[in-house]
Amino acid sequence: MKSDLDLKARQMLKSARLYCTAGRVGVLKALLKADGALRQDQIAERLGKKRFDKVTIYRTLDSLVKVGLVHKAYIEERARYFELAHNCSETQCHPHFTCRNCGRTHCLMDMTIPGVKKRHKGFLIQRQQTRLEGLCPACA
Amino acid sequence: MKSDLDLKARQMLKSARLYCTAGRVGVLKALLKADGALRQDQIAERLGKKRFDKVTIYRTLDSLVKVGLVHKAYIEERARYFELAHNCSETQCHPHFTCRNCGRTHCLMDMTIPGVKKRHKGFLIQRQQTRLEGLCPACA
DNA sequence: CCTAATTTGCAACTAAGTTGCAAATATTTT
DNA sequence: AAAATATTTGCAACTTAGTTGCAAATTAGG
Ligand SMILES: [Mn+2]
Ligand SMILES: [Mn+2]
Ligand SMILES: [Zn+2]
Ligand SMILES: [Zn+2]
Repeated sequence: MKSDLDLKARQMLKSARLYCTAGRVGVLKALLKADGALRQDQIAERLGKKRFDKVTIYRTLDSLVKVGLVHKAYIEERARYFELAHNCSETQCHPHFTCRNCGRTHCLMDMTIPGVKKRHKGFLIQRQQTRLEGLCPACA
Repeated sequence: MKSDLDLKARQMLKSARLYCTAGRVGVLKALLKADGALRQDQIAERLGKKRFDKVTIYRTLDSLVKVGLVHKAYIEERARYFELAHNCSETQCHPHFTCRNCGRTHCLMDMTIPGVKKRHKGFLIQRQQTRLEGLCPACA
């Protein structure tokens, strides 16, 4: 079963020079299919049959983050969210919008965020992430 | 001991129509004195003599957030950070910069972030928060 | 295949944050 | 000022996200 997605995931791992293991392929595929950021438990759930220890999933996410394939999303929840970096530019991620009424979070892929300058009083800025809050279309 | 700070804190609580209790005054004073965002344990520590239960501090923070005196800061850590809202505009908070090398986080109070539009495809945007990542002056 | 490097699962642990409830305290009313 | 009411507090028990160390399993590469 070498699906298209499967090959893509393996490809991504290979070019990031990461060991190509079942767990990593699975996690990556889950993130590729997802339409937003996921928590470790959501990823585990989507791996279905092929169960992996949560420690493995966390470590897998760490390695994916380290090579830049995945980003942590800054969503206010107790748990951490991860998503693919492929919808973000090198220095800027798409914003996440959280509704004050229903609590749902949306990825605003198509919103353009004005970038800040790369340098500010000695700070070298390498990534900019934006969190938005307000009312979603359903609640506004 | 009605310090200046003390009066200010009481004043803030009163105008937010919150019960003016020792805990709230203390937490508020801690945040007023702080130069950045604090976690509950850091606040507890700064309350020193007057010990409060952590549950109380969390609930106090919740009430302060609800009335808008305090904001949650979006800093990647296992714990939640809180800071006064008084350095933020109604719709935008100052950015937090986290160094990829030393891990320290700085409040960039003087950095101007271009604001996004108030509406985007049905989303009503009421607050914008920015997280920056890169190298701090010491590590650059 | 064989070897070395890396990843994985397990089990035990740490610690942040939550909940319910009775006692304490703050505000309002009489 | 005292009583009545509304709100906050502490405690203790709990939930659950995330971490750590280590031995066993898996991968890459010759
Ligand atoms: Mn997203
Ligand atoms: Mn700040
Ligand atoms: Zn909503
Ligand atoms: Zn630094």
